[in-house]
Amino acid sequence: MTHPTLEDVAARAGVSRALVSLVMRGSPKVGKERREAVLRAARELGYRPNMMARGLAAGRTGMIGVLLSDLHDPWSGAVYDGLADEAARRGVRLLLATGRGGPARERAALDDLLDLRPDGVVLAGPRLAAADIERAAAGCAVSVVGRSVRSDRVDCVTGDGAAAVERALGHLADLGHHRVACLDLGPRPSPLRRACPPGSVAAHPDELWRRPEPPAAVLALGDATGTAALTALLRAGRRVPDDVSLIVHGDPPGARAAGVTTVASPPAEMGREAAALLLDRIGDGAPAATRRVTVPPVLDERGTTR
Amino acid sequence: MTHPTLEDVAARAGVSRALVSLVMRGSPKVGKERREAVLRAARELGYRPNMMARGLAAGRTGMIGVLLSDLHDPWSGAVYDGLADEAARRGVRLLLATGRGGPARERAALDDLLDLRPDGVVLAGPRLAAADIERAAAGCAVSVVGRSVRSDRVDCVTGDGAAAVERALGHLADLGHHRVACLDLGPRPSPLRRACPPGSVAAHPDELWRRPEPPAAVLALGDATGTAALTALLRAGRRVPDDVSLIVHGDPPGARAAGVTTVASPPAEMGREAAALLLDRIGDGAPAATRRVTVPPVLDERGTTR
DNA sequence: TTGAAAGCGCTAACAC
DNA sequence: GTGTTAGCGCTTTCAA
Repeated sequence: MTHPTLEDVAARAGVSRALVSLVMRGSPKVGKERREAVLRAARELGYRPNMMARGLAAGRTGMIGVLLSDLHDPWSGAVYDGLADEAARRGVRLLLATGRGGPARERAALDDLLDLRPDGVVLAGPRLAAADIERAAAGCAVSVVGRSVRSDRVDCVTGDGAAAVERALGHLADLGHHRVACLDLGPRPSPLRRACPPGSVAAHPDELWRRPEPPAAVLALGDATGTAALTALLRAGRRVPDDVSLIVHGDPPGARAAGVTTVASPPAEMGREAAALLLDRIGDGAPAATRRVTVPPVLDERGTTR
Repeated sequence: MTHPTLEDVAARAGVSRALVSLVMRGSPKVGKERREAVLRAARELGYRPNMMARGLAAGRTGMIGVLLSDLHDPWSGAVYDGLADEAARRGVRLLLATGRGGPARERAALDDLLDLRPDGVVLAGPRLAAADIERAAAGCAVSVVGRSVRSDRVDCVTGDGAAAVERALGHLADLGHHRVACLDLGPRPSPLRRACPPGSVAAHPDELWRRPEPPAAVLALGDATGTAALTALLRAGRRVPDDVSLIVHGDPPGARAAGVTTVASPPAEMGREAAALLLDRIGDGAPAATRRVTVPPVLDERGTTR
């Protein structure tokens, strides 16, 4: 029920603790003989270094914290994928935490995360107050994904919603569709509305049919709106894409499987970028200037546009 | 850029470190005067205890690890919600990790998690080898959700797929539907197939229409199958539920919003239960006998059945 | 009640 | 190359 320690390994291999420590961290200045003896002893004992002890002693933990504002949001999940890729590539571990609701809970989650003293944190789509982000940045490196934070100590990686809308409308125009409606079914108005042509936005599927000229194409602003839009169109007896084309901004679950055309800044890319920025900043002792990266949108043409 | 320590607080409050430690852990045996002085100093300094140091010294971390086999699976997310609720209620922190693919990566994630020395771990839908689970159980308390593990040292919380299928078919029978098809579109055959009436299972939506008597109701086995089934039915021009009723086993994203009738053992409930089992076992010094809990299915009647 | 002292498991100088 | 020595920030006896 208890874990073997460095000392157990040292005893078994007949060497000093420090030597074992060196071997465990892959130091080159250990004789081949002894190195192998140590590794064998460690293996036989099932030894695994205690990260807490290591972190305490080293002053760095080799871990970066990740705060996902909402675990259930596929966007967060995709950001996490990107982060995990980059982290694995660079040999650092991830410490995951989630917001679970309002800013208050998210703040609590962030505090809990910081109590573990990660070398840095990535905030994915945080709903935190700017002051909380700033406070975190005072303690360790911080980079933010999916929200632009005005601060001279945090890196930011953002998408480009306006460009995505433009890209979608351009694509639809290329297909010959000029009567485009933008659907926004969320509880709160999407910020993307501002990028849509004036008068094109509808807040309920029924509005679409009430128009003098029903739209030839629909741009759904967001995942939830996207799925709702598709079923609403089908239920209303419109064939997709024969009667009406559909592009969804975002990447709703099953979009690939259902063959839905989507447009968005790829979240995994954003996550990768955020991890890279953070690790660069942690790596160099030099406190490099903060950077801001914008990830351009990508249009995935699938079966709902023609 | 550096965090204040217990010692800083002690110095500022003019007391010893040990006293501060007692106050931080809410010990009752500290005078009111000094307690307040300590708390004030801590607040002014923005002090937060270092969990690594605390864990090292105390031998317990007050954290339980959670391994989600797949972050993107809504089921995992719901299990996590239940876990988080129960953990918050009992004042323990969660350490989240994810599988990201095959058993190998999941095993690596588990090892990384264990390196942080949590007091226990919950494995949600693990695809790990039984031996890996057993190995983990040798080091700390383990409870498993969504998979039955034969072991005398891990607790298990499972759903009941057969009961769910039975419940769904019963409900459809009550509605007068006896020609029921079970749809299973997954890459691998669902284990639920065995609970379905012989000959009722179809592996492709088109099979449904080729039958001599098209089904009056469809039971979709799983989230992905569920969403696919709904769009397939609508695309085929069937009205739901007028022409055909639909029940989905699971809880696909947007099922509530889209008004889809579902049946499943509620994952949040399973998570809560798993956390409770684990914390009970950690709490008592007494190594209680392992327990197995089965969570009964719940049918959520919404708009796709009639 | 309060304080002093001894670690928890490990790393990082520093000498040998 | 290898062993020795101090801590990292905290909890926990044990005295006072």
